[in-house]
Amino acid sequence: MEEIMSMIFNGINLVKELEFSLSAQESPESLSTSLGSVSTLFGDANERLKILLARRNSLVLNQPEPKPVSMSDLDQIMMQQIEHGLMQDYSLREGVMQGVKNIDSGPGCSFSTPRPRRRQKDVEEEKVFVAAARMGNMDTPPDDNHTWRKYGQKEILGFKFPRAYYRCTHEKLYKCPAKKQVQRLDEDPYTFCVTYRSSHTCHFFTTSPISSTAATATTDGHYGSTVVNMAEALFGNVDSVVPFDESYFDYRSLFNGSGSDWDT
DNA sequence: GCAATTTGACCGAA
DNA sequence: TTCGGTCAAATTGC
Repeated sequence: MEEIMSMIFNGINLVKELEFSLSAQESPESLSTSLGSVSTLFGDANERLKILLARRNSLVLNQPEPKPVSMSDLDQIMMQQIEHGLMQDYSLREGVMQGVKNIDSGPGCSFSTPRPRRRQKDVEEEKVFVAAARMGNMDTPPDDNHTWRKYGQKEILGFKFPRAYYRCTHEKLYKCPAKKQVQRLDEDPYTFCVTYRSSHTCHFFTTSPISSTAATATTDGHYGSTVVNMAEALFGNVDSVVPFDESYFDYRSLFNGSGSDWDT
C-alpha cells in the first residue's frame, strides 16, 4: 500500500513541477510530456487502489461490522486529501486561500493555572497532509495564512524526523490558543502531517495583500479562478475540490484501522 | 534591542 | 518508567 501512496505523492510532485514549467513558459512539447507523466502516474495509482479495495471488500463481505469502505467513498476521500495538499501548495504561489480548515473546538482559549504540560484529550485536533515546497526552505510546511511561533522540537519514537511544535504568534497578546504540530512523513519527506489543535481566536492572517485575499476566500468559500481552473484541469470536477468543508482524513488511521494492506 | 528560534530540562499522563 | 508536550535560557537574526 505504501507503494501506492508513494505513487500518488510522486504524482503530486510531478504536478508541482508541471506548475513550475507553466510559470516558466516551457514549450508545449515539454508540457505535454509532463502532463502525460502525471496522468499515467495517477491512473496507475488509481487502478492499483481499485484492485486493492476490491480485494478488501471481498474479504469483509461476511463481516457486518465495521462497514467496509466503499470504493467510491474511499476514492473521494483519498482524492480530497491529495487535492487538499496539492491545492495548498499550489495556492502558495497563487496567493489564494489554501483550504486549511482550522478546527473549531468551541470554547477556544481557556488556560487554567497551572497550564497543562501535556495535551488534553478533550481538545479536538485535525490532521492535514501538506506537500512540502520543492524549492527554497523545504523544512517548513507551506504557509497557512496564520503566523506561528515555534516553541519546541522533539524526536518522536518511531519517526525518522523530529516533530516541531508551533503556537499562534498572537497567543499572549490576544490569548489565541491555536497550536499546530508539524511532522515530516518517514515514507515521503516531501509531505508534512500538520496537526492543528484549538482554533484561532485572533483571526489574524499574514499581512500581505495576497493573504488578505486569502482571508476573504476563507470566509465566503470562494477560491481564485486560477485554482479552480487548475482543479478542473486535473480532476474534472471542481465540486470535489472546493470548498474544503469536510473533515480531512488521516489515511494512516483509516487504513490501519480497517486492514493490514497498508503495511505491505 | 527586540523578536524568533534552538535546545536541554522539566512535567505529567499513560 | 517512558515519552510526548511545554518551558525557558541561550542563541541568532533583523
